[in-house]
Amino acid sequence: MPPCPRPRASAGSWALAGKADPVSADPFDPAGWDEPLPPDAPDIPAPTPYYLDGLNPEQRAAVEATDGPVLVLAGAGTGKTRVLTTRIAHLLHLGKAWPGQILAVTFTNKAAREMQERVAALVPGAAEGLNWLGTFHSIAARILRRHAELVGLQPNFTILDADDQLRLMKQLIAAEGLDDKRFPARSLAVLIDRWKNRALTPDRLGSDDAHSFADGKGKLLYTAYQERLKTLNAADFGDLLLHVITIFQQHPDVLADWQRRFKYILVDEYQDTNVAQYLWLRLLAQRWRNLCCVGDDDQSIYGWRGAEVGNILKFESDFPGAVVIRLERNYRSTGHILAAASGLIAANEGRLGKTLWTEDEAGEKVRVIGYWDGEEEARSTADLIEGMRGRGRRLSEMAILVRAGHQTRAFEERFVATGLPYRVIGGPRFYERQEIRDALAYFRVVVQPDDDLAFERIVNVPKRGLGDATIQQLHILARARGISLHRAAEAITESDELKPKARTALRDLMTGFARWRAVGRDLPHAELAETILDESGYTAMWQADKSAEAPGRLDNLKELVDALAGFESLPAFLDHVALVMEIERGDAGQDMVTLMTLHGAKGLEFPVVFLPGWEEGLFPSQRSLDESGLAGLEEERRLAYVGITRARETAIISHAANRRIYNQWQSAIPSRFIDEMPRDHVEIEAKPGLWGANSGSSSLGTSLREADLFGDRGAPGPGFRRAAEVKPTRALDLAVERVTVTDHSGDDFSTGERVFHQKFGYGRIARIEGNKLDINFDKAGVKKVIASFVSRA
DNA sequence: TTGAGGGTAGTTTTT
DNA sequence: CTACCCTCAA
Repeated sequence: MPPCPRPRASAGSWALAGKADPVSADPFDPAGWDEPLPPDAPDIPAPTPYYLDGLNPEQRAAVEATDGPVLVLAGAGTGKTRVLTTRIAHLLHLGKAWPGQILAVTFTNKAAREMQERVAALVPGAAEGLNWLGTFHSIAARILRRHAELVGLQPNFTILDADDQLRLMKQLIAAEGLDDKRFPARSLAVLIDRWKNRALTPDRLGSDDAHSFADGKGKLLYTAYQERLKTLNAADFGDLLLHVITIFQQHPDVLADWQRRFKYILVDEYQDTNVAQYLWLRLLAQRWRNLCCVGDDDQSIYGWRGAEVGNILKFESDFPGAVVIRLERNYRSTGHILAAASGLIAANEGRLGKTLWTEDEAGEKVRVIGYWDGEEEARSTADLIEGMRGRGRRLSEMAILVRAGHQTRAFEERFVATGLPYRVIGGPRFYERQEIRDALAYFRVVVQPDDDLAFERIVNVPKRGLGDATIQQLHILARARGISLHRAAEAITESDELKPKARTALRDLMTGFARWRAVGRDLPHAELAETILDESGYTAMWQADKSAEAPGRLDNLKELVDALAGFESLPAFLDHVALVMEIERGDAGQDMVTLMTLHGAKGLEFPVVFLPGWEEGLFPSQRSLDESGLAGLEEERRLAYVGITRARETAIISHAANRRIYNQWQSAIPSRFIDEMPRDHVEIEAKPGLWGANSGSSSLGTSLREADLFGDRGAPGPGFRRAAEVKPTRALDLAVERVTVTDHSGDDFSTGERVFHQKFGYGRIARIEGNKLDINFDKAGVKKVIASFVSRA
């Protein structure tokens, strides 16, 4: 029996082997596998361990409730990560488990890294042994590599990226003779992904699901897709979890081993788990039932990609006897910000319910500013930023959080014009870039010649005159003989089935691959990578490219080779890339304003947060409302909640009355979320002449919304440039703010003028009658509308 | 086989 | 209005 592990004393023995390389080495660590369990330790001496100091009572309870199912409902900014990491430290300190017996799962690599670092800081020496701290996918991949043969894969299976998947599905749709306009591969990918999120293998599809897509071909295509993956010795992201579930369900002995190993399980962001992840966890947790899930139902914003808020809502019934602990003391935001956010989220139904509070001062109220248009919003926001900068704020303390990525453009334009340093987070990630994918495909073919998808990707990149016709021939031969494209290519160059030109080109490529493979045995892999890119003509292709992006792409390729040097081997690197789609980049040190989406901001905080674009249709997004109704609205509201709670001291919400979308001017009313914030914590900044001035009034909000919808019926609803005599607002008592705007009568227009109407689109004025216009719409025919509902086209 | 032009859609994103 | 994807013609 080993002694109870204690922090410093036995630190060395905690570390099992270092992180195993999942590709080239056995991901299992035999040393830790059959290790005798340390005794449960009721006899640990009582003094408060140092790491518990400074926890509040709830946090401490969450840390100390080590055994049995625990749900920690951690509101925004309540110290969730601290609880998780301290809990790990506590488990180790009490000798309840060895590091290798703790399974800690997160969604993102970033979260995993942070947890690892913080545990390391808390308990020096222990973190290296935490071999099972990682993302759902990376951990599932490691388990799957161990048992791959049980689902018909080899342990060295490739993990497909979204590109590969799409290409594969395109082929399948074409093979079925389906019209890819009506049934795009993208839709199929979404559908299959959704099934996998719900842990539905093709045989488990309900009849509804099976008949979906292309006249009931859903199930057929799904089955075919899975078959293809098996032939390719590949798994997509969904498979990583799903295959493990299948293995666990079909092989109780395998499951039992893993259950025995993971004595304590911790889950971060539990509200984001999907059905597959839930099943996976439940299977693993069954034996010891020591499952601790941390999450916040109010921050569930990934429903659209399969997350089931239901998982967190029904935790108590899923795990009877579960302890539920609420972390409600917020350490991040000032009082007004917290109250505004809390009031807003209270409009949601079906919450577990938390009441955040803070001992911090009330601070500034949440500001709401209405603008005339998006341009003014950008200009004025830039001015506000400059103002704060002048008062000593650093730019890195400020963030602009938008609903949709394209909203950053207006701000970027303004910032470029005024020379304000900014950084946009998000957008295409490093490993998603075309040139990186291409380069990786070359490496993949060198490492695994049978990787057909990689082969297909680069066989004609750069252009070698190997087009569709040649590839088709390869496919036919490969299928006939049951061999890979690579082997088929080797064979076909021996024959005279190809035209001489194609044959020579293909043979050159194939000898290249053979050579790189041979050279790779003694060349350091970074040099090998460079050789491949040079000799294949790939680098030359971009050097010859005169487009503006080409130099950047060459830089990226250099960066790729640099990154690669840090890895043990090419295969190890490829596996890392598949699971970790990011690359460390160091622009963090500079003082810049951050621009990103609300989704991207989850988990972050900034002293100053700008929340632009709070308009109906944009936020909440019309699309969410159309697609998911009330559930969609509530998720949007949670997103708004996430946005406000990112702010520590200052939150500035804004909305614009007019916005150019696809180069068409559209007017919109302030977001209902503005009305929903409790008035005592919000400060509306009115600009005369703008109905934005009236936001906060639910009565006005409603009438505007109706007017917007029924603008054609001549109801006396205010349009965006119409006179509006506004009643005192219910929510905000803004009676002072009564606005009178110039009446927009017909005389502003003349007959024959091109105009635009929100509902009927473009048209030409046929007749003017006071403030009513007869308009001949391009699509809707002749209508009589009120002048205030049209604008010049 | 390749480039140019037409048709079409157009949130959020991790792994 | 783009940007992208696919089809068509050279």
